[in-house]
Amino acid sequence: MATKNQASGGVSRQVLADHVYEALLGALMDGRLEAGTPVSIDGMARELDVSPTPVREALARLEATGMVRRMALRGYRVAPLFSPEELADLMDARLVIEPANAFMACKHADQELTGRLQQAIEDLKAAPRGPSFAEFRAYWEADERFHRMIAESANNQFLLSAYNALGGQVQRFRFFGGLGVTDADYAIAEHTEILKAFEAGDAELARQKMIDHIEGVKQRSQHDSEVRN
Amino acid sequence: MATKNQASGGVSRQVLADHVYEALLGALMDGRLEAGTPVSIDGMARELDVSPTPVREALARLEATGMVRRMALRGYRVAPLFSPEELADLMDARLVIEPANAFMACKHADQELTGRLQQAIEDLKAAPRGPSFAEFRAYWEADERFHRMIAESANNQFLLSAYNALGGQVQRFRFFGGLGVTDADYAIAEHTEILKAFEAGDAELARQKMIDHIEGVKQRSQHDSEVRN
DNA sequence: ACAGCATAGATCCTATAGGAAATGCGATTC
DNA sequence: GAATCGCATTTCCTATAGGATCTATGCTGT
Repeated sequence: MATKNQASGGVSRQVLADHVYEALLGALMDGRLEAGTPVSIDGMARELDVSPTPVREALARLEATGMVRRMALRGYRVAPLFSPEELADLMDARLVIEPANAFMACKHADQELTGRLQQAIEDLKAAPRGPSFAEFRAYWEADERFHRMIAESANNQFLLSAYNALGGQVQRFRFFGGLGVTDADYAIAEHTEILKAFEAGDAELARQKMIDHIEGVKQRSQHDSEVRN
Repeated sequence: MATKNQASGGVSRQVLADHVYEALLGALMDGRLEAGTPVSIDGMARELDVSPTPVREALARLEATGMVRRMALRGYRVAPLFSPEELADLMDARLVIEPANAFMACKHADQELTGRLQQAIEDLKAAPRGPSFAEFRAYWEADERFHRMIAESANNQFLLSAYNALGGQVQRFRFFGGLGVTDADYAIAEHTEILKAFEAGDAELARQKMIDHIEGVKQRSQHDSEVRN
């Protein structure tokens, strides 16, 4: 408590539960917490040197993202890995939501958006492709940023909520797949196609290119799943 | 605490936070908590005669549904009413997700599902249409059940998550609209059309009829919004 | 009269303590 | 040898207390 929370640049400051949330999210992201691992409230509190109360609150929020699961009186644990079938289901769900996002985002795309999409693609190209989580993170961040920007630019808070409901799962699949970057070249090419549609202002084309992209991801992920087994 | 939690029929028992969650949800549903109302943690704890800790956890879960909003160090408040534009956005989002649900659910619909959909329509017909929340609730419950059954029958947990991300909002719009049942006849007819498509096993038709239904809801809700102002 | 400030109350946030339940381990019995 | 029972430890869950922050009211000064 002695540590003052200065530099609260914005109007909304942060409380401990927020920091715990970020810490847990980070641990889930870069693989320190593996699928199936129990997440003890008291244990995590000791580890982060806080009391159990903010940990409890952070976990309640995380549960909504699907990253952890809760059983009453038995605690939380990291959500299990996806089966190939579930992976296909996830991609099917993305095929429902993200092409619609692309269509609507393209309708009112400006130069700033296309510029930032371009930047995300450049970052994707520049990102290291090593198998370690730390390296992986930069790649994933650029990929996620590309899709999220489109979701946000659709200008529909409800579609964004739906995307968020999936977003966390997409991340988990990527990281816990443990495969590293296997489809960078394809992804870069497909992202570029989507960007071109945005620059042309062709919303219907943008929708189609997003479909193509996710179909591609789906097929490649299925292939990767087979390799893994 | 003296009250034993017997009758734990299932494997997962309930804890206090679950009860608080249900109580808050009920209060939000039937209008006891109006839009914009602050929800004090300590106050709610006193009212429900529990400690603030489970209230805090229940509110953290509720925040994910969009029913309440949180500002750090300033507490929770019931999410504000929708503007007509937001209402249109919500319907657009439903137009993205629910037709896809209908399509996929129809693909493996059995007699049990159609029977239960039929029952939901019957309940819709039988429900009172008074303006009071208590009366309204039965109507809403049957309507929500119809859509939820379809979402669940799509057999895709991720699409179901996406639907859930919207579901809470749909409820809020209905109840906080404060308009009572204004479109029962239309809704019953449109639901019946969807059911027919299910019985015929025509997935593409089911998708289209769901589109028609939500388009109808969208138009009627826009009209209602104008009436309200 | 109105703006600015100080104080009081309420509220949020975190830590701590203790009871209740679940898990793990060893001893006992068939 | 395998299954079951009992006990100890761990963990979850809830309550309580106190510090930090926010909001509102009243006061002062211009």
